[in-house]
This record gives sequence, structure tokens and C-alpha cells, in this order.
Amino acid sequence: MRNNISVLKKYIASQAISKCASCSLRELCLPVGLDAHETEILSDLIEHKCKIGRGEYLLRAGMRFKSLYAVRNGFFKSYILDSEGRQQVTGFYMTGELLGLDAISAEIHTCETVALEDSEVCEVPFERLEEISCSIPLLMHQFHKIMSREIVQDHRVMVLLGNMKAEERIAAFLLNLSDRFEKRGYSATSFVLRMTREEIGSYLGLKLETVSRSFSKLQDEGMITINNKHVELHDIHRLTRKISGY
Amino acid sequence: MRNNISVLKKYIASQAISKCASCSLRELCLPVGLDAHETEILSDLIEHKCKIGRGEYLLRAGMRFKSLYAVRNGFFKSYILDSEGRQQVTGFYMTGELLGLDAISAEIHTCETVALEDSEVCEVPFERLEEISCSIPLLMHQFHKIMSREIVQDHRVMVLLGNMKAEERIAAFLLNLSDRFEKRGYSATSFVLRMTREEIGSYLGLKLETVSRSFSKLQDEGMITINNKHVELHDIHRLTRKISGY
DNA sequence: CGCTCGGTTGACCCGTTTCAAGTAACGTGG
DNA sequence: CCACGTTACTTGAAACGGGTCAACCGAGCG
Repeated sequence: MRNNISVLKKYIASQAISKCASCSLRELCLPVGLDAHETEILSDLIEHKCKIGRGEYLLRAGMRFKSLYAVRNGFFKSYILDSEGRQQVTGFYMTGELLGLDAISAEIHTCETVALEDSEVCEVPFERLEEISCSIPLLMHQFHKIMSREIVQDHRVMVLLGNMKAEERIAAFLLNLSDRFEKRGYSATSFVLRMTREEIGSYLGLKLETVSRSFSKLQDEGMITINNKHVELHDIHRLTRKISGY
Repeated sequence: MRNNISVLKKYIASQAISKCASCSLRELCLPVGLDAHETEILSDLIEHKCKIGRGEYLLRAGMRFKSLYAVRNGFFKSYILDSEGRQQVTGFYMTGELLGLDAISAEIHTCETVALEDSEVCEVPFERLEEISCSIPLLMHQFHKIMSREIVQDHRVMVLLGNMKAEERIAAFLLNLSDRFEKRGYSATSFVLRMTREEIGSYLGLKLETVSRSFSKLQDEGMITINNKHVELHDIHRLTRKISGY
């Protein structure tokens, strides 16, 4: 009896914490601006907490599109595979960010998406999201903002790839991560890179050796310390100046 | 009297042809899949036919976001201006394509958008578009597809900027234009470039001299003829092979 | 008609890639 | 828990592609 109650309690607790209403990411994710009732409706259609182990694929290119996925915790990369098997990383995704937006247009996923650490996602069935956003204008609007933000972010990468030198790209990359960590309540100046030099290079249009050299250069100049995957930003101002002009 | 009637007739005619229902771009633009009644509702909120002369700006970075714009005819470029005044072209837009999607997220336009030839656009007030798409699910869905398509297109540019060599970029660029012209009923193999070499270079992450050299090279290899702004594609297959692998 | 702007081409230079060697961290199985 | 093999990372030297600088040409426009 005792035991049963404790199991039940645990079950209720796990349900509770997985709801949007009590999710720490509310303010970064789809429910921004929704009231309690609306949040509940949204929450009900979402499959909360799918676990994805490190190295596991959440999405494969060619998969039929059914759902978007919100990162609940963890870290993902998305990439496009060319016919010779090379990767072009199209983005890194952290807590509160929405995966799979590229697939809406053709109803087929175009990116491979893999967890770079043990992660959890919330599955958002897209058809149902569209249905309920008819009756929750704020949700629809928030969704549009999220899609638009993805476009803005992609434009930033285009500027980076089109105009910046290697060191500038790395500086921009670190500052972008720093920003996003800070928004999520983590340190803006000290964090761990979840991806390899090769993955960074693929994202930034550089070879891994160039990434490594650029890190070393920024370290020599005293702006950062880099120790394997651990980064410390010592002089955000100077890093920013390095890319100012873009 | 005679005169008045003729003026009236002209007015009615101009109204009629400017409606979505009779627009030749229906199948490329927002009304895809809508029935007559729905098309009418959409059409009513759109300000049809704003003329933008060559060299005039449709949007400026920093402008408050109010509307999206569908290109009715003509040709536009969008670009981001860095603090030193350099341009990074983020896209070229032709008939039926939707401008201003980047501005939804921050409610501020981030791109400068200028007509490269005398053009006309339809203004789509965004708040009202969101309102009516609550009652026209197909319209909402079509809008989501258009945004998603923009993301996919940006990803393609990222691959191009991240991995391809100069000549490959030019080949990819020409094939992309060819495709889009063909979809609009124009020749896939013979068309006029509306933009300068410098603008092409900015879009493709190359200097104008490199663009020029790459055109010459492709011409020497017999794949294209290029005469000022006029291009002929002689061997689409070979051009495609040049970029296959991406 | 002449000026300006856009485009082409050549020569040289610089930054990134490529190739190569060596080292450090990590995960696995004994 | 250690030894091993594997993978990730760093650094150097040489090669190469695209950038830069410069001269010239041609088309379009006032």
C-alpha cells in the first residue's frame, strides 16, 4: 500500500514537471505569452520528455514530417549530407529551441539531427499545433516569431560565411553561444563546447585545423582560454570589437 | 460622358486583374490551394499593386514591421548592411515570392530591400493575415510552408558558402535562377541577370573579379554563354554535375 | 560626345587548406 | 583500475585558391 502510493506520487510528480506550465523553458519556447488555460491546451497535445541518448538521431533526412521537436534539455546538431557523404552543419540547438522547421515546406525532413549529449525533447505534432493555433492567436504568433528568428539566425551565418575571416568567425561563434547560454541562466563566460572542432568547422565553413589555430590565436591574444572543450571568455568586449563591422 | 465611362471601365479592369483570384501567380503565392471564397477574403485584405521603381527601396533596415510584400512582378534584392557599410546580399526575390519574413521575430526589418528593376508588389498586412488565417487553415498552412521554404533556401546557401569553390557556386547560382524562371513560365536556358557582378559576389561570398572570372571559365568550357547580363545555359547536365556532391 | 559605371583580365599576395607528424583525452575490455 | 586502441586536437610546412591592386575596355546615359 505504502509503496503504491509512493509510486503514484512519483508518477504525478513526473507528469507535473513535464507540463509546459511548470517548465523552466516557458519563456524561451512555444508557450511565451500564453495564459494558464492556453498553456494547458498546448501542453496536452505535446508528447513530453522523449529521451535521446548521446549520438542518437532524432531526425533523419528523408523522414516524413510529422512533428516539430522542442529541446527540453541537452544539445543537438543538424546537418545536411551531400551526395559524397560530407556534412554541412546547419545549426546547433539548445534548450528551448525548436527543431524540424525546414521540413514543413516539403513535408520531408532535409536535415539529419543528432544529440551531442544525452537529451530530452518534447514532440509537437504539427498538424495539431496548426489546429489549436487557430483558436490561440498568441500561440500562432509566437510560432511565427520562432520561424522568423530561425531565418534571422541563418542570415547571420550567411554574413559570417560570406564576409568574415577565420578568427572573426570563431569570435562570432563563441559570442553567439555565450549569449544563448546566458539567456538560459548559465554563465556567459565559461562553458563547455559540446561539439568537435570538425563540427564547428563545418558550421563556420572552415577546416578543423583552422578552427584549432584560431582558438590558439585568440588564446595567445588573451581573449579566451581554451582547454579541450572548456572555454573561458576573458574579454567579451574585445571579442565583440573583433567582429564589429558585421 | 464617354470619357467618364471609359475611365470607370479602366478602373474596374485594373481592380479585377489585381485580385488574387485572377493573378497569374496564384499557384506560387499565398493563395495556393484556397477555394474561390477563401481567395476572396485573402484578396480583400491585400493592398494590390504598389509600384516600386528600379533602385527604389521597398524596405529599410530598422523600419517597424507591419506588412509582408509579395512580388507581383519585377525583381528585388535584400541585403544586410554591416557597420562599415558593406553589403551582404541575403537573397534575390522574383515574382510570387514573399518579402519581409525576417522581420516578424523582432517586429523590425533587418534587411534593406531594393528593386533591381521596375516592380510591383502586393502589401499583405501581417496582423490581418494572422487573423484571417485562423479561419482559413489552408492559408495558414501555406504561409508556414513559405516560411519553411525560406529556411531551406537559406540552408542551401549555407552549404554553398561553406563548401563550394567559386565556379561551383556560380553554377549553383545559375541553376537556381534557371529553376525559378522555369517555374514562372520563362526559359530555363536563356535569361537576363538583373543584378551586377558585385551583387552576385556578395550573395555567393566572392569578389566581383572572381565572379567575372568564373563566368569566363564556364564559358570557355562551353557550358554557358554570357554576354553582359544575358546568360545562356548550354549544358544544364554538365553544370549540375559540377555541383553534384552538394 | 564624353563621362561614368560595370565588367574583364593579368600579376602578385595572403589566408586557408592540405598533408603530415605528434600528442592528449576517451572509452572499452581485460 | 589500468592498458590499449581510437578519436580528437595541435602544430608545422608547403600548396593553392581567391583576394587585392591595377589597367583597360565597352555600354549606357546625360
